[in-house]
Parts: sequence; structure tokens; C-alpha cells
Amino acid sequence: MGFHIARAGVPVYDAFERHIGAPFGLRKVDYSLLMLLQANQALTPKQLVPLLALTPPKVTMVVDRLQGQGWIARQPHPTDGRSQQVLLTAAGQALVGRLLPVAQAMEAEVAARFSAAEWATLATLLRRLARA
Amino acid sequence: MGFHIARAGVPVYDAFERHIGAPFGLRKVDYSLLMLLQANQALTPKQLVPLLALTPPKVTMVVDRLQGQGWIARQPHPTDGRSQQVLLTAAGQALVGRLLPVAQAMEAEVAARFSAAEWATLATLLRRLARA
DNA sequence: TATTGTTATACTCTATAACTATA
DNA sequence: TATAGTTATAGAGTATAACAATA
Repeated sequence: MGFHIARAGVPVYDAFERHIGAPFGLRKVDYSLLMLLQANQALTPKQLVPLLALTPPKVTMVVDRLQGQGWIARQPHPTDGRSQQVLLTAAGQALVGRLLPVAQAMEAEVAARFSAAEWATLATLLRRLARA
Repeated sequence: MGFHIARAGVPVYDAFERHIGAPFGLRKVDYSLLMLLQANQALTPKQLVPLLALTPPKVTMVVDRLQGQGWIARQPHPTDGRSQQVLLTAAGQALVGRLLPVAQAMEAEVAARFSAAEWATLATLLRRLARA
């Protein structure tokens, strides 16, 4: 199964690179972080560690990079001075707005040779596997 | 979908590391190469490039490592002096024989919370996606 | 002149441990 | 004393280009 997963990722990540990676200068992990912030308003680095399946130092690097590009910002946590909140800037929200239709087109391209039911089944089974 | 694939890989690769990676001192790509040679008798590095989704220099490195451990060997290609054939040694065949039941147990563990039909569906859909 | 495989080089990712500041 | 985040360092993976041998 690991072999199948690895090989299934190849065309999907290729499509990502063509539609989003190269045109927008974003890496997969950057895109994932932007979408997580879009869905959750604000997240701490500690919360991002399991969500992105990264180590704490890597989260620092990714947040640094996207902050340097102006898409996200760090804010002090309201109740815990050790912690932070990471959230989208106005520019980041605008970027996500431009990304969404592109992501939809990308998904449609990859899903082209599947029925809607098959595609939904695949997503469901992968989500269940991820919770194992 | 790329996000789902990446997250589904986490528990699968974790199971690999526990069952095969650490006990046998093998990386995922090593295991894939051994299984490919088991199924195909002999393959050239050029054939391995797309099968393992690696670049030619990386194939050289992986073959070097497994050859150094005595599991595989290089032979001159019978009809093309530029090429080679990579194949399992006797020790490599014995290793694959020990790996197969472990791999079966590993797969059973990961598949535990899926029905046989669901697991087969997932494998089929991932294979179709890999051919996109 | 093209192809197979290797070597060289640089860049990115990843993991661990050490450090700071706050609790 | 424990936790959140960062910095430092080293190891592994990955990609590109240059190279040697053969076709």
C-alpha cells in the first residue's frame, strides 16, 4: 500500500507544481498551511506540528518563509505569553481567494478519469487511513 | 487530494519503519527495489528510474547501497555494453523470502479497520491515479 | 551524434539537541 | 520544573549539469 500511495502522489504533485507551485511560487507545505489558516482563522505553531506532519523547527522555517512573503503574520497569544498565533494577512486572504479557483481546476484535471462517486470514495478511504 | 495522500502515508510509513525499516535496516526505496527485482528477475537502471520514480543519480546510489550490503548485484547487459542488469543475489532472494511474511503482517495491521473490499477498492483507485 | 550510467555540486528536507522565554 | 518556540548542526534526500563509455 505504501508503494501505491507513493506512486499515486506523483501525478498529483506534478499537477500541483504546474497549477500552483510554479505560477504562485508556493511549495506544497505552503499551500497546506494557507488552506489550514483559511479554515481555522488562527493556529499556533504547536497546533501546526501535527496538522502539517512537520517537526517544530520545520514549522518555524515555513512560517518564516510565508511571513517574509507577506502572506501570513505572527501575533502574540492572548492568554499564553510563550505561544503565538499564526494567521493570514489581508494579502494572504487575497492570495487564497485567487488560489481557490485554480485549485478547483487542478483537482478537476486530476480527477478527470474518475467518476464523482469514485473520487469521493478515494478521499474518504484516504482520510480513514490517515486516522489509523 | 494531495493533502489526503500525504497524510495517508504517515501511518503507512510508520508501520513500514516498525516492521521492516528498523528490523531489517532497509529504507522504503530499498524495499521497493527488492520487490521489483523479485517480480522481474532483472531490470536495468534505466528501467528502474520510472518504476521507482527516482532520478538516474539516485538509482545509482540506491543500487550501490544494496550491492554493498550484498542483496543485489550488477551484471553487464548481454546485448548492450552501455547498459547493466540489476538482479537479486542468493542472499537477496533469501532476504525477500524473510520479508514477505513480515510485509503481509504489516499490511494486515494497517488494513485492520478496513473491510477486504474497501482495501481492494483503495488499492485499485490509487493504481488508476498513478497511471494518470 | 545519441544513449547509459556515473560523478560532482548544490539545495532542500528532516531529525536531534541545545537554547530562550514564559508558565 | 515544564512548555512553546527558535536556533544550530548534521545527515539524508533530490535535482541539475557535466562526464565517460558505448551505440
